[in-house]
Amino acid sequence: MPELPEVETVRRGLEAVAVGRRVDKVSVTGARTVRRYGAAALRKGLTGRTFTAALRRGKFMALMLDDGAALVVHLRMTGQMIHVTDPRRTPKVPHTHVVLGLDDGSELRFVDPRTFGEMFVSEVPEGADLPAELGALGRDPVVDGLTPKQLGAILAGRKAPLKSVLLDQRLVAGIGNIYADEICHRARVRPTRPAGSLSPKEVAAVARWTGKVLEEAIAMRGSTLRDAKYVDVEGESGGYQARHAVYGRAGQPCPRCGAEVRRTRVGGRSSFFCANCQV
DNA sequence: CGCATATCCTGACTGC
DNA sequence: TGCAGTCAGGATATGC
Repeated sequence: MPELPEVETVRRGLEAVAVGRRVDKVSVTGARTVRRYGAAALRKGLTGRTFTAALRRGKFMALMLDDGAALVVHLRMTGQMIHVTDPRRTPKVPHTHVVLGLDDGSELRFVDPRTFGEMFVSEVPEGADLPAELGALGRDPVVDGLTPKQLGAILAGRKAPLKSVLLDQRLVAGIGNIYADEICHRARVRPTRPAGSLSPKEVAAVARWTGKVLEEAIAMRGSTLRDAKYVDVEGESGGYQARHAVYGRAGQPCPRCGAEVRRTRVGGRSSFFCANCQV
């Protein structure tokens, strides 16, 4: 599922193929994808505009436009942004909801079977760097950094499980179910621990591993699970799934200590941890 | 207020 | 083999 490393990989791909390109044609066939402001607003906001930059905050991408607005894209569970260099010879796959025709003859196709993803155009307020819809997001550990002190302030006094706090996009932006489990494992802390109960050392470990795990996953172009729902703009899978220590590995040995990885539920989400080396 | 749970949706998988 | 049932989860609305 696209989390920060996968979205960052897509962002880099879009930076390479879309920045400097003008949108000549906007075709919307999936109303749910543009549910926030509608198809007409998307067409109006994009047609004739040129992409000037590709930004990311958390799991949101913002493709900046030359009139001061931005195309905001969220892939949610199953969204894909596919760059097609030869549209006439590339059939549209099922669940293609939005197609942007670019001035070099290529297309950006938004594909999303479960239609949780969305796209919309929004103004960037004076003095801000991103549209207002992204304003409630917390720190992005890669863009903004996340020091032990900052994480400590976020966790302090909270009784909710550590993992639930890591997943709350208003507190920390970009971590999803997979990386939350991997970060907790590297930091040797159970995802079920009340967030406020971590020692300063544990907080520091979580902060440090948050950065390291996300950077490592970006370097490997993200994680593609068996359902292959995450691919980059070229349609290529990521490689970080080979490094997963606990996620999806219930019953298999912990790579660090050999004990059996267990599965539980935290905040309604499937969660994996090693009961031997995570305290 | 803080935390938990239901909801949206399709496809892959499970088990009878 | 086939098919009904379960599960997957990001963000948001709603409930306790």
